[in-house]
Amino acid sequence: MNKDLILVVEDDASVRNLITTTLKTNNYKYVTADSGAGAISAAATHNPAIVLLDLGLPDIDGVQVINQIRSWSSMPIVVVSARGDDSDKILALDAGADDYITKPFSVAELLARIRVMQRRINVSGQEESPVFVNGALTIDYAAGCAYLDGEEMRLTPIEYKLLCLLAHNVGKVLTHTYITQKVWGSSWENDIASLRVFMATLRKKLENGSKQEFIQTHVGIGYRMNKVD
Amino acid sequence: MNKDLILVVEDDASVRNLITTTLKTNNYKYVTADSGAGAISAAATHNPAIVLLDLGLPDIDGVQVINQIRSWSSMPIVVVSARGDDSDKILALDAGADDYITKPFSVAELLARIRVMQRRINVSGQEESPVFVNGALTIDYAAGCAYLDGEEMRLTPIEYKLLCLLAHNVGKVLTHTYITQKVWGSSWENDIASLRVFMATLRKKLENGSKQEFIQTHVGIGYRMNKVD
DNA sequence: TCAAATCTTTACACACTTTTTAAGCGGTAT
DNA sequence: ATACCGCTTAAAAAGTGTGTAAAGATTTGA
Repeated sequence: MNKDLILVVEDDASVRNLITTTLKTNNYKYVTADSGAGAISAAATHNPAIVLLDLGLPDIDGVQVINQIRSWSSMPIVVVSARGDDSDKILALDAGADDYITKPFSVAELLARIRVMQRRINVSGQEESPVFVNGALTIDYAAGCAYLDGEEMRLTPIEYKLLCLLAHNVGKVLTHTYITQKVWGSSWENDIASLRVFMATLRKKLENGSKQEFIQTHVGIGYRMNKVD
Repeated sequence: MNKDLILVVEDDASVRNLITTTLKTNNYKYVTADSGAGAISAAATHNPAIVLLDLGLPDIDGVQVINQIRSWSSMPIVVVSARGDDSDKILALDAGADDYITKPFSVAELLARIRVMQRRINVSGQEESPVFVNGALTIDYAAGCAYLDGEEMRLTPIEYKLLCLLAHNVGKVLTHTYITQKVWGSSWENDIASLRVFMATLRKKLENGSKQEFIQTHVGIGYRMNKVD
């Protein structure tokens, strides 16, 4: 799903312009469609976060567009229509639209209602905290800390960054310069001395008596975290 | 959560009657409240599926009611208000309302918008609790106060906000800027100094002799509330 | 209007983190 | 052997972020 992308479906060029310029000035990305068929294919290919849908399209009726999209997606659909009758609203809402604004509409209100939809996306789309496990080592990225045999490790910021970097690339050898670039941002030759020191302390903190070899040196190249157990 | 229960908040008896009879004839269960305070406690005790909220209440402003409820629940809130200004709508929607209908409204449309909310509930459907418990600490979001070992804590508004923010993210590290953004709205570098001071006072108020470490510092990153006991 | 409470700012000491430096170790090639 | 090179490790030095107290500013409530 394209988190910031909004699909604008509107056949009237002037209204479409109003909406798109509004979106642009508020830092939204958007794609447009000016027909029902175009709307459906755009929704499928671009997978937008939100659809702004005019009901009065030249080819298909807007309600059918809603039905089509709802057959495979629950993406938020906000109807923006000139039809203000109750029956139109109810038809669209019951077809699966999430909101209904009648023209002429306030730009500020449209933006507010878009924010409502965005909020909804963020709430529902929460994934559980990603956790990395390798032998006795566990990293809880959301909690921002690492555990060794269940005990929380006391790591300094750089140590933690380093550990995460290695963990993200288990089994791969990371060159000195790659590591320093990722951890320090800019890489200048001399940070390699520091890197060595940090590796030493990390190793010390990781050696849990269980003598698991988490970090392996590759002479002249860099370091690697082994997949253990 | 009471799947079919709707909380109707409205101080005008005639409007309230209109809504409740409409709900009754459409086989919804409902409870009513005629004040902001009543609305908040009813929301907490009955845990309704949907809230229909009038903004013009005798005691508290409706937007504050939204804020209160949102401090612990994401239950759908549909504002039903006589205030039709853009600014009112935007304020309410940004505070956390999910929809906004202006009086006089069409009964059929109200029902349709309720159905939209119901559809949403079936999709997401995760339970929330109006009280948070972590070791000796208890927060009653509906009442807006915190207890330590059963004793009510004397917290200033910002301290309370901070504590709620941490509680909502137990076990997760929150960055300085995230916290300042959530608590102060706009985040500018210098608020971090204030943040430190508040953290200090919060910690002092939380240290119950029982030396539970609720708040943990993550150097260079931010803070985290630990799950204790 | 004043007093009390709350919030912000400032300054400083201190603990912790990071970098630097240097000594020791173990390979490898000359 | 010996000289070299890169790696580890320890310890000192430099640098930073954090906690705390106290004073100043702002808001709240009588």
